[in-house]
Amino acid sequence: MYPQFRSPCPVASALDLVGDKWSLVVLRTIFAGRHRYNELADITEKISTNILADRLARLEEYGLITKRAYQHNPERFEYHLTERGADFLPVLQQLAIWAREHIPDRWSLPGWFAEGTARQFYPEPGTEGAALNPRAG
Amino acid sequence: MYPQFRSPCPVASALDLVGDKWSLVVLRTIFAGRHRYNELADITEKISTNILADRLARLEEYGLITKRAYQHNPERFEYHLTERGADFLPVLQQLAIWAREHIPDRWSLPGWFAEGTARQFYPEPGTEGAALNPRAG
DNA sequence: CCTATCAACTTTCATATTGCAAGTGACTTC
DNA sequence: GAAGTCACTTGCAATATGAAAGTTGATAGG
Repeated sequence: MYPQFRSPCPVASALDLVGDKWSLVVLRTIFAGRHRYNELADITEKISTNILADRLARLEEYGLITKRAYQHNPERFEYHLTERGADFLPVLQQLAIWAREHIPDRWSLPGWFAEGTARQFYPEPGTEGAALNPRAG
Repeated sequence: MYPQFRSPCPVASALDLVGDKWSLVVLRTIFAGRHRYNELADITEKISTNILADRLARLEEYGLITKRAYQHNPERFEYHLTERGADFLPVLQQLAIWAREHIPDRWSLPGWFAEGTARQFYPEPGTEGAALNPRAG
């Protein structure tokens, strides 16, 4: 499930999972309510599809997201955050706060992101968590 | 000073600066009180020296650290956090909290890291901020 | 039927980044 | 003056990333 870690340092280990150019951008996009492959591919940052497919597979392997079919014939999939993935929200929030403070002309942070909590993005197993989607209203 | 950004998204932009395998590990090491090249090279994660030199140059270019001589003949340098770099502490703290919760057998977080504030790691210009070094006691 | 389209990838190949090892130059110590 | 230390730099192989085109399974239209 996990790769070989460089060391037992928590910071280095987290980066062994998501410390590349695209993983956290993909995660951000899922937080933003985009769950299907084409929605994840069609972002302003222009990720190429081989990279997207690879990152989705890795994030799933590391337990940050789940892949589940939402229809059959043909099978189509949606990618959702696990609890483990939703718990990444504070990391993204702090990254965004840093960037807003120190890089000029960045987008402002939407309320659902700035004030959101991890729990809001992780539908409890067996419930209709999607009804509580904080990006909907 | 800054590279070309993929988009104005704060998360993506922050990753354009430090979204690689080593930048945040180098920053972590400086937070831990190691300021000289050989101290930064001699870490458990085994960074190679060309990568270290390149990351130090980039972190300096992006204004996260400063390089200053602490002696002449031969000239030797120390790398210190700027305010901008010290402000990365919450990002590292959240990354570490995530890793401690979700990856087994990681190092526990030292108090100076877990309870530290950015201000403690950025010596005010013209003062002896090093006297307040939170890792000293 | 035949062509077209869409979704979700996969493949190919060129370019960029990373990693290892060895080398360099200024100075210090034996 | 030979050897060692420090702070890099260079060369080159291995790995990762990026752009574009191809593939597969299905529905839709003429």
